Amino acid sequence: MDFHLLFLSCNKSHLAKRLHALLVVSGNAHNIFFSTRLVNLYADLGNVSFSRLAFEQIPKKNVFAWNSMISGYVRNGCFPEALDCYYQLLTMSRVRPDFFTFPAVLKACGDLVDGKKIHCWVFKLGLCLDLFVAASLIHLYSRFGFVGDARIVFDEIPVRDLGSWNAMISGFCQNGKAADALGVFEELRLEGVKLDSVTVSSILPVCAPLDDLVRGMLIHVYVIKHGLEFDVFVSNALINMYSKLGSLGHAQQVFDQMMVRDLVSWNSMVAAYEQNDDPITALGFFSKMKLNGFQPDVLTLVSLASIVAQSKGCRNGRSIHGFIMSRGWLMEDIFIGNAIVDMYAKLGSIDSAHKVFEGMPVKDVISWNTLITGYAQNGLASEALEIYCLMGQCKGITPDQGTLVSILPAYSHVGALQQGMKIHGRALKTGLHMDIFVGTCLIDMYAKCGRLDDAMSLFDQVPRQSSVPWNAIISSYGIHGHGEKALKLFGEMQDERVKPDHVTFVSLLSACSHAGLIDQGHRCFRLMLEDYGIQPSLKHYGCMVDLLGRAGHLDMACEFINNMPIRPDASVWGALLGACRIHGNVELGTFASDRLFEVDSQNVGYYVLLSNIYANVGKWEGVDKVRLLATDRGLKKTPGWSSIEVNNKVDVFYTGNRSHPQCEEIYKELGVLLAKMKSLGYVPDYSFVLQDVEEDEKEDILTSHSERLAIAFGIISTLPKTPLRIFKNLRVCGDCHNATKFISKITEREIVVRDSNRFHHFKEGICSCGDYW
DNA sequence: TTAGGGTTAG
Repeated sequence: MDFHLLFLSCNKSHLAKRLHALLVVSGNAHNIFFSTRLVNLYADLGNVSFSRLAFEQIPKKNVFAWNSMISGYVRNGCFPEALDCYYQLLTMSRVRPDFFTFPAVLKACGDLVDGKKIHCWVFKLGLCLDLFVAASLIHLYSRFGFVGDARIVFDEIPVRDLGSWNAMISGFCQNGKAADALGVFEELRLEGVKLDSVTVSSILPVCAPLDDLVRGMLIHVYVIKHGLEFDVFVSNALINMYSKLGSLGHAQQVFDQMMVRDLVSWNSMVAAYEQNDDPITALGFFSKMKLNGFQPDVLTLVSLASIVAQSKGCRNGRSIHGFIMSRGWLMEDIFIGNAIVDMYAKLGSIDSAHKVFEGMPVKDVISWNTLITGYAQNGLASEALEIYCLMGQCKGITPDQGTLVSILPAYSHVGALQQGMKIHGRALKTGLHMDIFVGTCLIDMYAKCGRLDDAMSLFDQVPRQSSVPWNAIISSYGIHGHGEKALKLFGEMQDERVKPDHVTFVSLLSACSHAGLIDQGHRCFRLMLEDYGIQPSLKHYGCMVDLLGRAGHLDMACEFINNMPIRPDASVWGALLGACRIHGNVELGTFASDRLFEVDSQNVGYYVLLSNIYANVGKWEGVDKVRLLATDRGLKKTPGWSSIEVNNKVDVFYTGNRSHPQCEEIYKELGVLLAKMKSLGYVPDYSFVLQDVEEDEKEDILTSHSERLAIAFGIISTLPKTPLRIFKNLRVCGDCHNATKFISKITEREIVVRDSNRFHHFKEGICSCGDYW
C-alpha cells in the first residue's frame, strides 16, 4: 500500500483518521516515519488534540517527532502548549533540540523573559549562526520592542540571506523606525540582491510615514517588473501605501487588478476611503466585501466606527457597538474599545463614550487620550482636566505625545496659563516640545492665554516645514486682532514654500475679518481657489460673510450668500445674524434667523443673539417671542461665566453670582470702581440689558456681569499693576467693553479679556480693537 | 518527515 500517496491525498480530518486506522491495522502505527507525518497532518488540518494523540503513541520520539509537535502547536496558535512541549523535550527526553526546533519555539515566546531564556539555550548549543534561527531571534526582539538587540543579532551574522535582511527591515518598521528600516533596505540594495515579495511588503509601509510617494512608486515599478504583483501581501501593502499618501486612484487600481483578494485587501479599501474622507464609498466597499463572502473582523469594525463618527449616524453607532458586544470583542481587543470611545465622543454622546471606557477591562494611554480629547472637543474642558488628573493617579500609564495634544487645548479653553506652562515643562523634559503637534498646541495655548509674544518665540523654535504650526500662529495673530501681521506671516509661509491648506485659509479669512481687512480677505479667498485649487468649504463661506457683515456691508454679505454654490449652513447664517446684531439691523436679522432656525433650531446662542437685536432697539415683544420660541423647543440660555487664574488656581464667576467666598469684597470694589468711572465720564449703556426692568436695576445688572466680577476679583487678589487675564465663555457685552477701558485706566493695569470670539487688550483706557467689537 | 522573514486599525 502506498502510504505516501495516501498522506498526500488526505485533506480532511476524517480522512486523516481513516489513514490513522489503516496504519494501525497494517502494523505501521509504530513506524516513526509515518507516525510523525501523522502528527504533522493532523496539525495542518487544525486538529491539535489528535496531533498530540498521534505524538503520544510514538514510543521512542526522535527530534523529528518533537519538532513536528512543537511546530504543529505553533501553526495552530497554541503558543503555551508549544512552550510546554519544548520544556518536556528538555526535561523528559534525551533528545537535544536542534536548529529546526528553535524557530518555532522562539515564535511561541509569550514575553521577553521566555525569549531571553531560549536565546541562552540557542547560544549554548552554538545555533546562533543558523540563518533561520537568527531571523527568528531578530523577529523575537523586534516583537517586544527591543530592536537594538535585534540589530546586534543581525550584525553578528557573517553571511546573511534574504530572510535575515527581511527580518531586520520589518523589525525596524514595526517599531516605527522608518528611517532605520530604509537604511537597512539601502544596504541590501547595495549588495545587489534580488528582492522578494517579503522584502517588498516589509519596506512598503515605511513610505507613508516618510511621506515618500516617489519611493513607493519606484517599488511598485520593481514589483511589476519582477512579477511580484500576484502576491496578495504585496498588493495589500501597495494599496495601503497609496491610500495613506492620499493617492486613492492608484490604490483603487491595484485593488482592481488583483486576481485574488483576502480580508486584508477589503479592509484596506474600506479604510482607504474612510481615511480619505469618503465614508459613502467606504460603506460601499463594506457591502461589496460581504457580498463576496467575507465576514468583517475587528479591523473592519474599527473602520466602520470611524465611518459612523464621520457621517454622524448616531443610530448606526449603537448597532456597531451592539455587533461588537455580541462578538465579545470589546473584552479582548483594546483597539476596538478605543475606537468605540472615539466614535461616541465624535457623535457628541460623551456619556456613552465614558461608559464604554469604564467597561474596558484593560486601558492603555490611548484610551485615556481618547476620552480626554472627547471631553475637550465637546466643550467640556474642566471634565477633560478631571480625567487627566485621574489618569495621573493610574499606575502604569505614562502620558505621551497624544496626551499633551489632548490636554493642552483644554487648558487653553479655560485660560489656565500656569497649568499649561507646567505641561510645557513636561514637554521640555521629555523632548516632546519639538514635536510638531505638541509645539503647535503650545503655540495655541500661549496665544489663547494672552501671551502672543511667547507663542511667537515658540513658533520660531519648532520645525515649520508643514502647514500645521503656520496655521496656529496665523490664527493666533488673528484672534488678537493683528490681521496685518497674520497676512505678513502668510507671505513668509509662501516664501518658505510651505503649502497652505484649507485650515490656513480659515485662519487667514477670520484674521482679516477681525481686523476689518475687507480687500485683503477677498484677495485671500480668490487666491485659495485660483492659486491653490482649494474648494471653499462652509467654514470659508462663513468667514467671508462675517468679514463683509462685520464691516457693515450687509447687502454684500447677503449677495455673497445668494451666490454660494452650496447650501448655507448655520455658521453662514449665524455670521449674518451676528453682523445684524453689531449694526442693529432688525429686519435682516429676522430674515437671517428664520433661515438659521431652518438649518439649526437647537443652538441656544442664536436665540440669544436675535433677542439681543430686539432688546437693543427696545422691541420687548420681539424679545418675549424669541424667549418663548426657545423655551418651546426646550432650550435654556447658556449661563454666562468668566474665569481668571490667580496663584495657579482658576476661579469661575457666573453673572449675578453671590456665592463666592470673597463676594462682599468683590461687590465693594465694583462700587468704588463705578464711582470713579462715572467721575471720568462713564455712562452705562442700558441697551445691553436684555431684561425689561427699571433703570436703577439695569445698572446693577450690568455691574454684576461675570467679566466684571472676575476683573474685580483679580484686582483685590493681586499686587497693584499686575496684568489681568480673563476668559469669558460668551461674547463680552458692549457696556462691559466700555467699562473695562475705564477700569484699565483707573487701576493702571493691562487687562486682557478673551471671549468666545476674540481677544480684547485694554491698556491705559484704550482697547486694541477700538470700539469695533 | 521537522524550520525563518511579510500586508490593515484607535
